[in-house]
Amino acid sequence: MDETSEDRADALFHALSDRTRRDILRRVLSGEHSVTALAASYDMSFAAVQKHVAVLERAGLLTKRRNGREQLASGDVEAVRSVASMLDELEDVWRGRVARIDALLTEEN
Amino acid sequence: MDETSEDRADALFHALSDRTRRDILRRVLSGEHSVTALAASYDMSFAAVQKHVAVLERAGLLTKRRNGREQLASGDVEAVRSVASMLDELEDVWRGRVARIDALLTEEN
DNA sequence: ACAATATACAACCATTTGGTTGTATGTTTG
DNA sequence: CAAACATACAACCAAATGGTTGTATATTGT
Repeated sequence: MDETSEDRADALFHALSDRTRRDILRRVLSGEHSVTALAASYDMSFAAVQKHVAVLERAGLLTKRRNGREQLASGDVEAVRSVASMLDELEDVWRGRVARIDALLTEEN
Repeated sequence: MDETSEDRADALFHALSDRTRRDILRRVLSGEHSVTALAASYDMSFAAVQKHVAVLERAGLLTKRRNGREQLASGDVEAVRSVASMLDELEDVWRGRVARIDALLTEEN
């Protein structure tokens, strides 16, 4: 429940809350793509796609690497896993609830 | 890649992108709480908390049950798991990339 | 050197978000 | 029945979001 880890969670879930960004993330997880190549896939301006890429980058979901005049974006699977582990923690909270209910039911009385 | 499933993903990730909502979700996953009980935990108006609960409810992350004049909120762990499985699909995309790289490296040449 | 390409970013705009206060409605309790 | 309690929701506001166009900068290729 760190303050910065909540900031990080905010950024990660926010980045994932837009379908265009999720689609971009799928593409860059499957392989490197330049920003221009990504932009060609969507019915919006280059600048809009570039901003989506920047949101994903700030959240740590992708990294960029320069190659000549291109900027090649690549998805970071570790960041995806870190989101999954946040959800696992939520499931653990729920399991605790079930365990307490079980304890009540099996209690002698 | 259904249209309504993308809407659902938007709603789920958006609901999770706010720290107050994630905290509320933790509480209601651990057990039933009335909206008033939840509101007492946060330094904001009752109406603000009630709206956060409504966002979580619309996303399907919690359900409410009437008990007299109270509305008892309970977290839905299945919705949490459905988000986790979306992330698993993203990991699968990444695994496909790795598999292709491996195939290239082990290729005869 | 120049034109074309790839990217970044500022300024702007409409809509959404996260908060507020106030009001209405249903439920319990004295 | 009246007072208190629990909830819902409308109206409002400032800030953030997701889009646009335009401009600046760096890297190619001829």
